[in-house]
Amino acid sequence: MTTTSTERGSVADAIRALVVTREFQPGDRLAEADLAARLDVSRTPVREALRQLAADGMVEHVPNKGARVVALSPAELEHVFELRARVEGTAASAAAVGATGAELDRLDELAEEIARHGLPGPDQALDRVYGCNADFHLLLAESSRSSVIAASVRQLFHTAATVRTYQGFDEASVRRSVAHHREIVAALRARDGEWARSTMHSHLANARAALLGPRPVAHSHDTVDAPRDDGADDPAPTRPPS
Amino acid sequence: MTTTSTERGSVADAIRALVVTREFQPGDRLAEADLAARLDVSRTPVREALRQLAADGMVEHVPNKGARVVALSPAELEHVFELRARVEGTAASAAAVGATGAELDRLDELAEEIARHGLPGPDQALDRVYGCNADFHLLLAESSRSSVIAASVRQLFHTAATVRTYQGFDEASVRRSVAHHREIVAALRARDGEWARSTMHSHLANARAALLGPRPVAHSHDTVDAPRDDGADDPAPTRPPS
DNA sequence: CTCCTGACTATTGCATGCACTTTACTGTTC
DNA sequence: GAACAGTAAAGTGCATGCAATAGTCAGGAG
Repeated sequence: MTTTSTERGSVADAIRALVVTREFQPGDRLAEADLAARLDVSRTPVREALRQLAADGMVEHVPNKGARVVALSPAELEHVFELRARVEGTAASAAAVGATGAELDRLDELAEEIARHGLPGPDQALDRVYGCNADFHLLLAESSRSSVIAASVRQLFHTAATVRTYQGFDEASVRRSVAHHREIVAALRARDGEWARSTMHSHLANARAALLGPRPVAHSHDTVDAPRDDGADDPAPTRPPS
Repeated sequence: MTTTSTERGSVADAIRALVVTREFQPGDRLAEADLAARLDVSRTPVREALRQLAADGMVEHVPNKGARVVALSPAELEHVFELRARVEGTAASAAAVGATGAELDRLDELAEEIARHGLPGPDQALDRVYGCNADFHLLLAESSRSSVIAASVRQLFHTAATVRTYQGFDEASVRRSVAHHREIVAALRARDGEWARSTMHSHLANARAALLGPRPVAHSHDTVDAPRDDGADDPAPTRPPS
C-alpha cells in the first residue's frame, strides 16, 4: 500500500508525498523516528529532509521540539496566491522566451492529462490531478531558464502542498482552470510573454476564488479582516497556538 | 580571528556569514569536513545546514558531489531583482497594515544606521552596511505578519547573499538608497501600502541599476541577450560549467 | 603521443549511540 | 481537591564510524 522504501527518490519527496496524501495533516507533528520507520531509513536523512522542507516552508521547525506540518491561515493562503501570481507570472513570461520544443510538448501533454482527469467523464480522477498540476507548474518554472525563478516557484508551490488541486472546485472553475493550462502553452508557443503572464494571473485568481471565495472588500463594514472560505471543504486551517 | 565556535547561533547562519564575507566565493566548493573543522562541530549539523541553504538557493547541492556556493549569472541577477521587487513590494504593502510600533521604531533605527555607515563621513563603513540592510529587509518581511511572505523574501534575499550592499555603488545611488529606506518607513507609518510598495520598487530598481547598469533594450541591434554590468567591480559572475 | 584501464584517495551518504531537553505522569503537600 | 515537585519516558541534537561513490593519477597498450 504505502511505498515501503525510498527507492532512489529523495526522502524529502517521500515526506512531501505523505503530506499531499493527507497522511499527515496540517498541524500534525512529524516525529523523526516515526518517519524513519515509515520510510525505512535512519533518522539522519529524515532530519536533513525536514530541514530542507522547513526552508521550503512546508514544515515548521521548532528547536528541541521537532517539526510540524504548517497550517496556513486563510489570510496566509491569500498571500500564497498573490505571490504565486506574481512569481509564476514572471516565470511564464520568461518561459515564453526560454522554453524548448521538448518542454512545450511535455507541457501540452500535462495540460491534456489534467483535462482528462479533471473534467467530468470516464477518466475523471481528481486525486491524480495534483501530481500532473505540480509537474505542469514546476516544469513551466524550469522552462524559465532561471534557477532563481524556479526555486521561488518551487518554494511557493510546496508551501501550499496541503491544498489539493480541484478538490472542492465547482465545475465551472475546473473548466476555466483546464482551459488556462492549455492557453498558457499556446501563449508560450506564440512566444508572447505578456499573454502567458496574464493567463497565469487569471489561472491563479480562479483557483484562489474557487478555494477561498470572494475577496474581502476593504472598506466594507462586515468581515473586513476575515476572508470567506466557503466552497472549500478543507478542515479549518486554524493556526495552532505557537 | 575567525569566530572559533558556533556560540548558540545556528550553523546555517555561520556558513551564510562565511559566504557574505567572501571567505567562500561563488563557485567555491563547500566541503563538509572543512566547514565542520572551521565551525568546530561535527559533519552532521553541517550537512543539515547545507541542505537548508540549498533549499534557500544560496548553495547548489549535487548528490554525491557536495555543495557549491551558487554563482549567479547577470541574467539571473536580473531575475533576482525583478522577483525581489514583486515579492518585497507585496511584503511592504502587507507590512503597512501589520507592522507593530516596535517594529517601526526598529526599522527607523536600521534606516539611520544604514545612512551612517553608507554615506560618506566619519562613520562610513560599507562592510557593516550588509548586516543592517539584511536586518531591515528581513524585519520588514516579518512585519507583514505572514510566514509565507517572510519565507519568500528570506529565500530571495539569501540567494543574492554574495552581492555586497553598496560595494561598487556610485554616491548618487547610495544617497537614493538611503533615502528609500527612510521613505519606506514613512510610508509604513502612514499605513499606505501602495506608497510602501512603489518605494520598494524604486529601491530595488536603483540597486539593480547600480549593480548591473542600464537594462538591455529588447529590440536593439546590439547586446540583445547580454545585460550590461558596468559599474559593478564584482568578479565576473560566470556560471561554472555544470 | 594519445587514449584507455586500473587502483587509490578523498568525500559524501547513512546508521548507530549517547547526551540533553522537553514533556507527561505520579506522588506529595497544603 | 488543587497545586507543586520529582522522576521517568520520549524525542531531539550531535558525534562518530563505516559503506559507497566520484575524482585522480599512474601505468600500459595502441
